[in-house]
Amino acid sequence: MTMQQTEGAARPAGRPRSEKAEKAIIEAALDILGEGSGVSELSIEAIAARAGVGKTTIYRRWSNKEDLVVDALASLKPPIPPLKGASVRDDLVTYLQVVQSESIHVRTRCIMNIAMSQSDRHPRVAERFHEIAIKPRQAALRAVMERGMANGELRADLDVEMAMAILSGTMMWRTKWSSDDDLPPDLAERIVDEALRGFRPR
Amino acid sequence: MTMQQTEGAARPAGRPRSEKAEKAIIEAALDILGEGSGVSELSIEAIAARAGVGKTTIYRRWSNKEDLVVDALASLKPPIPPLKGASVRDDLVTYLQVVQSESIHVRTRCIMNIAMSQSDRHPRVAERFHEIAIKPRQAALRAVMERGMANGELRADLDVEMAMAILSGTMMWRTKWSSDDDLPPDLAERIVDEALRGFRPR
DNA sequence: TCGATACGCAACGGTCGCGTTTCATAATAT
DNA sequence: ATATTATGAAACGCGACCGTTGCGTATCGA
Repeated sequence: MTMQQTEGAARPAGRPRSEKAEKAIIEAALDILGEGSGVSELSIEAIAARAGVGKTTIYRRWSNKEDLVVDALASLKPPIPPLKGASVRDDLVTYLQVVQSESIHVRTRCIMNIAMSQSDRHPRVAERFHEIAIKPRQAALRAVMERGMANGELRADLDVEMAMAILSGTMMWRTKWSSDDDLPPDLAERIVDEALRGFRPR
Repeated sequence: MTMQQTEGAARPAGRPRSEKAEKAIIEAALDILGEGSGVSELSIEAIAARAGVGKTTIYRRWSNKEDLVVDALASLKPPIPPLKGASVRDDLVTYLQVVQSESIHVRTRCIMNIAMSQSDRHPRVAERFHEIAIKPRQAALRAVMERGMANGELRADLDVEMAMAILSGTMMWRTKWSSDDDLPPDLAERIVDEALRGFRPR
């Protein structure tokens, strides 16, 4: 067998699909979603136009919008902040600061909105988002908490699930219902300090 | 002047507008929103059809969709739970239980979603919702907290804004990301007890 | 070179909702 | 009675997208 085959699957004959087009499509989709469109308002034609691509090229890859959006969300790399500070408090502050700074970017904000509000109508999309964006962060957060419980910075009987919900939920609540600029500049620290008051031993 | 006039404004000649139709329209709009449609997916035709009403009847009263939705939201009466329990803890638990029970109803849930996610695209709608549904609740909650600070159940230097965000945000976070049935049955109590640990004096 | 496949583009017929108009009918004031 | 306004129904022309098809061109393997 003389055929050299770098990959396992046999390359099909003909012109290969353009990877560039694929990127452009996904980027365009995220871009439009980031402007506040819901999933159902997101039109294939708009994506094609913005990506500089024919509709055919889209339909050849995804049979429906949801699949496209799912893949688009999957392409988002979760920027996990490195959490190896001196103390639990430092790590938590760092974490919440990252969360807050992300919530200011319109694009992040809109995509977050989509995930939160369209979980009923587009469960697969919401599930994917949860997998991509929420879970890894929660895992990092959980690691911090458990480290704290191990070294005595936090109560040994702390309900970690609850503690994480307090931190994330409080930040979300405040960033949701306040305009970005009338939030206290030290919001993250204040949340952490207030929460830690109940998390510390005794 | 023989004209009897119950109201100040002179009743215009001709057939009066049907109050029943108006109610039906608003109810239909809320109904559709409660099924998960966003504001932009909400179509006048669908509202008219469900309300059993001609489109004319809608356009005669509202010149655009947003106005209609704003009025529809305004018609929602905020069911303020009476909070005059024996203790701050009791009141907070009652409050959060109400919040949770509401978050289970699909309709409430969807309308909440709309308010939260479409604040960029439909600011007037979001603002109205905040006025109708959030503010009164927050006021009731604030009253409880201040009562607690006055009688010593809570720290005198408690950051009330932060404390309220902790309670509401935590409940929202947990009800958002969990399916309704794998939440602990005593969720409200657990949130309150965890939070109060940091709210109590010393 | 040749067959196969992908590309961007334009056009297709079809659906949906828009906001407006027309119509016959109903409800009210004088 | 008559004038006036509202009502539900239907139809209008318009534009946005749908998902598909055909076109000429580009890019691959054989």
